[in-house]
Amino acid sequence: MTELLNGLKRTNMCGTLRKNDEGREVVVMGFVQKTRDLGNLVFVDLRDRTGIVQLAFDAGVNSSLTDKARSLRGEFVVAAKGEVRLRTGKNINENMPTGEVEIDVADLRILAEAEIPPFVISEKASVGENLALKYRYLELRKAYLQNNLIMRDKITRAARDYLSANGFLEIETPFLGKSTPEGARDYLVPSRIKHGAFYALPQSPQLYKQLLMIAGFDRYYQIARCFRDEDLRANRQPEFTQIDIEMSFVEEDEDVMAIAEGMIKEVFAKCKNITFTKPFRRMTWAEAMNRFGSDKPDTRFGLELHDISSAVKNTEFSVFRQALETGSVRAICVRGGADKFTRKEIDGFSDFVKDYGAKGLAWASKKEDGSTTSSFYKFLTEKEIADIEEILSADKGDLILAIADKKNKVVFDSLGALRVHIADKLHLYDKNEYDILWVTEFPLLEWSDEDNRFYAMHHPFTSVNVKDLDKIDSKDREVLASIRANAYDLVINGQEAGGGSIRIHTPEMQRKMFEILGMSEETIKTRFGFFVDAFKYGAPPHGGLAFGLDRLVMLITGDDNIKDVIAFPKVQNASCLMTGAPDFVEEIQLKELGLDVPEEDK
RNA sequence: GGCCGAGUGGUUCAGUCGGUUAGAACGCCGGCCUGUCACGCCGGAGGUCGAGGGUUCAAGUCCCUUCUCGGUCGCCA
Repeated sequence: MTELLNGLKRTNMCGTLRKNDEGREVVVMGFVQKTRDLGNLVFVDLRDRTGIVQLAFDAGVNSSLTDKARSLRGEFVVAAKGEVRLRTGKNINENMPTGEVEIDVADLRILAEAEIPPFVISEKASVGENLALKYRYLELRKAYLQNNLIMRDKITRAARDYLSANGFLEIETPFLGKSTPEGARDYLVPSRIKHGAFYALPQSPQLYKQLLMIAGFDRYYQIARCFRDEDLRANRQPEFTQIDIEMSFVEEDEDVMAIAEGMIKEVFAKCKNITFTKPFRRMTWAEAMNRFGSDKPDTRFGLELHDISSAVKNTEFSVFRQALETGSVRAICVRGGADKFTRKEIDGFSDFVKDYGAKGLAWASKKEDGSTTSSFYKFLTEKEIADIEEILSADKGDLILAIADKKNKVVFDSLGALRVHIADKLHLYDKNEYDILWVTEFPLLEWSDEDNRFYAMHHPFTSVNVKDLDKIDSKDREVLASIRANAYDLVINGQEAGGGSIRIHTPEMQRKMFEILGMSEETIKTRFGFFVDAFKYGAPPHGGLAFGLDRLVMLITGDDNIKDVIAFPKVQNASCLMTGAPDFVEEIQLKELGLDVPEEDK
């Protein structure tokens, strides 16, 4: 039987009571975590989002109240009024923050009863992800998720405070927008008024924020929900949140990076109590690729890539020779790695890199005893081997892993991923350490063999680095591919935390960019006409960036799954196990939208 | 779309070479207990082994198909 609050007000949160609250009359409310019935004594652990406090009942003092406490089951919602009492001696529980006190309950009200939950709601009991997501509201009762969402709130507030203090205005932009099918697949929303037409949910507020600059809003930010209809990953959801920033009257990367860097430092200071005194390091994209095989290098450990092409440039070994025609041979040297991995594990690395398009993995294991086993030394001359080992500074005990491919992209992708994989296995870095750097001078364009055209590497509104302005009129594919952009990413522990650019702000340059991307006059007009037009009426030089809020929260909480930092996440097939979304709709809804009713429903 | 992994009481898992009535812990139900706090003790209920098909005297176990979920590659301007 449930009771009403009838004016009873909560005075304290469960997890906050301490011994200096002794003697206070308090009212706490929450969920029953556990009851311990000792006969005449009954203890109840009461939980709210701040933690757990023990309620105490004594049949010798009040037997009917103790009987009521005995009737409580897990997850009942109750209010308890009583006096905070000190625990003494062995009754103190040193494992919990409230362990020095308990509440001597005088009044207990059952506000809601609860069925037995489908799984035990406790940090100590594990539950499969399916079930936890189906009953997400129960899983969310657990402290780890509550703490993550509390941290998320703290992070967004720190960001808001910082940006607000620096003159940024938070402005909302539409969810229902126009599809611009460059980049990720759009989520589409059919129009009821204009049958056959669709809104697109924004992949990012990019166009709107630039238009806000043209409108004169100077400094804008938004905690913006973004939608991308692409497959999920452990760190990727179809809807996610960006801290989206744009500012006017800036021409240099520095201006935007300074604000962004300040914000990140503030977030880490307020939320993690970590102070970064030095400016974040800078590394060009080219350097990142060459040294780490990645545009988001994890620089907490070495295992750097080395180009060993020069050592084998005249080799008889056909695998290397063919690769060198258009690509390269690169290697990493795992110090002391020769005896850390079995032959089977090395074969495993070979399979690992195949996922990234590599044909195979060449390896050489230089044992401590001076002997060497290798998959490819037998094809090389002594001079070639010596040159390779010199480039790598390889010594006894080291393991050399090399990739050769006609496409440098394959070499970088596979070797870059392999170095991270090996660092994980060998625990080469401290998980509690944060290594932050800017990667700058990204290429402007990326050639697609498949579509036989250039795509914008960042997005088509990114400006050209002054150093390469003269190349923009070139017709040569190689020259165009070498153009650097005013684009930058902030990389934290090998994860892209955010990225942005200085934008194009003249209509001429924007038009030029669209042309390079192979868009016809007609395409430009229908897709981006409104945008190009806007630039005719005076666009301040501007730039900005966006941080992935979910990833930022993950980095700060230390979680490696994005679902742990989002209240109601979706699963791999982009569905919601709790609500069943996406789901079929009523025929009448489809008809109103002018959409065909599926055959099986007719 | 490709590859890898998982699916067994409510939950988390074990289940050997194919062979007795499919086990354990937690949870749940009943009883006892005045200082527990992952309370303890006694007793009890609870299973279409994801689904379908096949091989076999016999299948949780082997084979095929399929569904669901996770991870990953592709994809993510």
